[in-house]
Amino acid sequence: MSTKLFVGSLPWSANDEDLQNAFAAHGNVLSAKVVTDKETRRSRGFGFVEFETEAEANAAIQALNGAELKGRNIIVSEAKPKK
DNA sequence: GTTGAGCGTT
Repeated sequence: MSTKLFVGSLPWSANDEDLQNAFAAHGNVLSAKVVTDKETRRSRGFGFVEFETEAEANAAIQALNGAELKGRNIIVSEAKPKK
């Protein structure tokens, strides 16, 4: 279990605040970030969201996995540790 | 002015 969520299939127009705005409705978002390309500064189409608790994270997964964001159906699942 | 499975720049 983890409080970090992996969010995929994001629209190219999605930003950090778009993620936080969408996930904040289902839990306390500690941090939301869309991974952007370092060279082009454009979104890679996926991001990460961290919740206050695992319960909220799991609730957000079930609530937003497959949900529509900016016209795109997003994928939400538990993220793997960065380190 | 593009792309579409995956697991993060600083």
